[in-house]
Amino acid sequence: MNDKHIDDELTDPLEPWLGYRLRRISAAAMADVGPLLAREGFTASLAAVLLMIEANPGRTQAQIGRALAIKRANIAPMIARLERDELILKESIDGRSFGLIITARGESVTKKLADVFSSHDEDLLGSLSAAERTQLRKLMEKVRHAQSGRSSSV
Amino acid sequence: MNDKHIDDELTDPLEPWLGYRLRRISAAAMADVGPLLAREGFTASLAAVLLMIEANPGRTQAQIGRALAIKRANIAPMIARLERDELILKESIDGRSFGLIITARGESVTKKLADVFSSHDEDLLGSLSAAERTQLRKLMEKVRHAQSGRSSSV
DNA sequence: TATTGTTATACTCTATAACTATA
DNA sequence: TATAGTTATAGAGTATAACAATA
Repeated sequence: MNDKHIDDELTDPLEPWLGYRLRRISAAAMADVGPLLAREGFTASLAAVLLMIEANPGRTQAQIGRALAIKRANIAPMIARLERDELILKESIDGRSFGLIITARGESVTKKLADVFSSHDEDLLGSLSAAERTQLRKLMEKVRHAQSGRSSSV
Repeated sequence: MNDKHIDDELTDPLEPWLGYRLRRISAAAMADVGPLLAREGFTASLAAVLLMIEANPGRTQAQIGRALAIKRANIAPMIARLERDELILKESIDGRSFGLIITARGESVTKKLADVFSSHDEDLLGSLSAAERTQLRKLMEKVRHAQSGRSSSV
């Protein structure tokens, strides 16, 4: 159940496909950051939601969800959880929607989460020079914008 | 239930973190390629397993799994499914393990799956010049190798 | 003792459908 | 009619634990 055997060196037919490499690198990155966030009682998605609320006070959960490509049906329980823990509160906008505001407690949690993301990103990019980081960021922005033309959730 | 409303333009506090951008781009890419693979009766993971077997005949499922960062417990039902559909077959290595071999039918499916990955990759990278693609590939290799030092699953 | 294959199980993330209430 | 919020549910993907059989 440990799978830390040393062997193999298989040929990788998926290597030419950047989409798959993206998936693998992203999955490994999330596997790394997951336990760090879990120590704060968060998952990556929930952390993203809280950070997004903190940066955009007064928005509705539907707006936050759209910005993060999280469906209304899926963000609802996250918002409930954040409100239950008194990290955010709801201000009535009209009869059917609420503006989401971060609380003081939410602010302090936000700082911890941001630290986790920052230090993990430093690990992830540790082998890259400043110029390379800029390059990578620029290339990923290009890919992202190409995606947003066609894809449902970017 | 459609969430195609046009609005917002929120500020994105997650933008500086490459790890998170990676996650979003990867998720959108998989959302794009998923339906194409589904038409062939595959998911991205299952397709990766079959392609890996095709490229590395005679390896055990544990070896294939390690190469793809898929746990033994999770690859077992995939192998069973591929064998049931006669896309692969098992050759006994010793009393406890099998070498996996692709069948003729598996070969023809492999070609279709490779086409799906290739054409999707072309979409994903459509906005990038040849030089930019090379750059991106090189940068991602660097990140990947930095990961494999620390991460559990790369 | 360690590894292989397997089953059971749980959690996260994502997706659709259906519902109420409000714009 | 369209949108907001909610609940129920299902399918992937990934994780651990435990087991029998074999190295």
